[in-house]
Amino acid sequence: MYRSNTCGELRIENLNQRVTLAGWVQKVRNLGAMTFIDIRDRYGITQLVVEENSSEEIKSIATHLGREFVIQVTGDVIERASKNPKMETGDIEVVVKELIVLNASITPPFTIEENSDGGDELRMKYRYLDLRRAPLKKAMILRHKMAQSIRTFLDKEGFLEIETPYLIKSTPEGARDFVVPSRMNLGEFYALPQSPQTFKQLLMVSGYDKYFQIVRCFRDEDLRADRQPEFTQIDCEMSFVDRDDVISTFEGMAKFLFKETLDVKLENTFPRITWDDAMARYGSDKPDIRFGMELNDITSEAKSADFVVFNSAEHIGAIVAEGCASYTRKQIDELTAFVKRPQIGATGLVWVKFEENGNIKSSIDKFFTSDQLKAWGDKCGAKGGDLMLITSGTRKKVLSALCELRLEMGSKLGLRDKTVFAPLWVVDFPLLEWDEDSQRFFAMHHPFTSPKQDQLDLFSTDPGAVKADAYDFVVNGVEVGGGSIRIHNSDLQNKMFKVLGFTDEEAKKQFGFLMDAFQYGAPPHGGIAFGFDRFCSLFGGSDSIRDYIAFPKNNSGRDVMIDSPSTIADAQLNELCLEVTKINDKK
RNA sequence: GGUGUGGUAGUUCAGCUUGGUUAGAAUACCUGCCUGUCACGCAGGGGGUCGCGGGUUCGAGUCCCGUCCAUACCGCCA
Repeated sequence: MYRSNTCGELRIENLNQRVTLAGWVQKVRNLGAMTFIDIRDRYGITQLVVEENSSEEIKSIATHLGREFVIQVTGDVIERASKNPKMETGDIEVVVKELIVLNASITPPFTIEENSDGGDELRMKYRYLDLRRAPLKKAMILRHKMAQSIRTFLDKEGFLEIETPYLIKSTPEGARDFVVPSRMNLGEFYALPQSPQTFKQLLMVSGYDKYFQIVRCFRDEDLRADRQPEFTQIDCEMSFVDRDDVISTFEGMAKFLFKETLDVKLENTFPRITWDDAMARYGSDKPDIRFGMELNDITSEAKSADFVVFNSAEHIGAIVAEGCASYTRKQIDELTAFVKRPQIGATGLVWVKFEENGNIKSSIDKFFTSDQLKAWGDKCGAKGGDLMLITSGTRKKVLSALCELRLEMGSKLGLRDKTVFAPLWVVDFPLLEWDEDSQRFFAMHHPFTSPKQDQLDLFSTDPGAVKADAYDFVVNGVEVGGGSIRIHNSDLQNKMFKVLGFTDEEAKKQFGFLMDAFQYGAPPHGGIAFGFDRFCSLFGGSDSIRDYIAFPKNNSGRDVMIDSPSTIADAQLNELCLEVTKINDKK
């Protein structure tokens, strides 16, 4: 028996028990005659004490322990002379009677404590050491609990977890595929799934009317703090459902998750807003509605006067920051610089201060009267003490700049509390997006998304104007999930492929299996997929999903711990009849 | 593909604006002392290819050019 107890469980109730613990040495504090040792495992930290009357052997071992040595210790639980209220086990300590070094450790490259002294890069290289730290441990436990809750809920709702293949077929639509050469079919390649989309639809054809899977997906695109090349989806699909059925089922799941893992009760029905409204009111299809400060359109009001910047603009928008009329020149200059960053690309920022005493000051005093400015302020709901920020340009630019500015102001004003959760559904997305470069439509969601039922006629005449029966689940400005009602009619699906510019041959080659299946009685169906990693980071209060993945990749898609990707042996290449060329050209 | 930021002891950083003695601090590590520590304390010690390459200069960690790596964002991510 290596241990009788874990390092996190002993309390005052265990007084006088003889226990055996095993774990890692976190810290040794040698005070001369006596030595304290902090021993750590997954469950916590317990203090060991080697007293003056201990054997010379134990004293010698104790004073020669290094950080991260694995030890086994047997001793008696006693009440501490000086307790430590900061530790869960701080009322007791274990008097060492036997001490064995199970394995030594070389000195780790960074401290393995609550707050490590190591940088991100180094901790990523030694991820197995970083994972010993409490914050990472907490993240792994949260992720586990969430996965358990999801399975509990969906099982209770009658969903079946069914696995789908990882070695599938490449398709040119959507993200770049990761590709795997086939030895038995030389010159041919599998692709790793970007999502199990077509398989879950086939499962609906097969009659498994409630399916889910917590499944790894792969996309060969550039990474971000919230984007990894391999990531995990909660992938779900249901038959004989309309949009509201899907939304209410998964609203239930979200509420269950919040309650079970965070003990957050969300009583009310989540708000639903249309994509059009989300864009107009927040400038974003994933609005953070923890706070107001909505966008206003003052184009018609502000365009009139003799101010060339405004009267030549397509769109003029404004937000009102409550109580910010006292902002200094310097603070406003910072905001201006913020929206003028190349990533946002606004040409400038106009400000109007509505002071408490009724005075109105503005950067455009010369061009507009106080009455005019007051009228804009009234339209936007500005009161005394508020600051109005205005920008102009194309509608798209104005909305995205004000969206970023709104979020920035929200953060500055402390309106984005990580412990407050504001979920909502964004519905009625456009079905298609026009791409200027290739002069064709792309599916905004994916090519299997159904147009809204009442717009099927419009789909034939003006496809660009059609809204999709698609929905996103958004929490605190993070797109956590998205889905749609699918096309289940092969005629409509063929029409869709045509609108997307597929020839019959291309459609058949890429999705023939799905089209074939649809001829054998495909039920009406729809579903949703959640980004599990994002869900976890949202719950954990972090902006980076890397903290919630045990072994993540870095910004360049590398695993710096195992040093992948890597070249492969010539023998492997030969077996696959592959030759690596053009690499120097590319580099 | 683009923009910003960073790369100096094991680690986290200062030094760079204004080039000039032996490149510092904290922490970690090693040695000694210490009976109530828990960020233990005290004394001492070892530890540097200043990312890499080139240039300017009498002289480069510091200035210039290139490059690599890391990171955040934009493009991209149906």
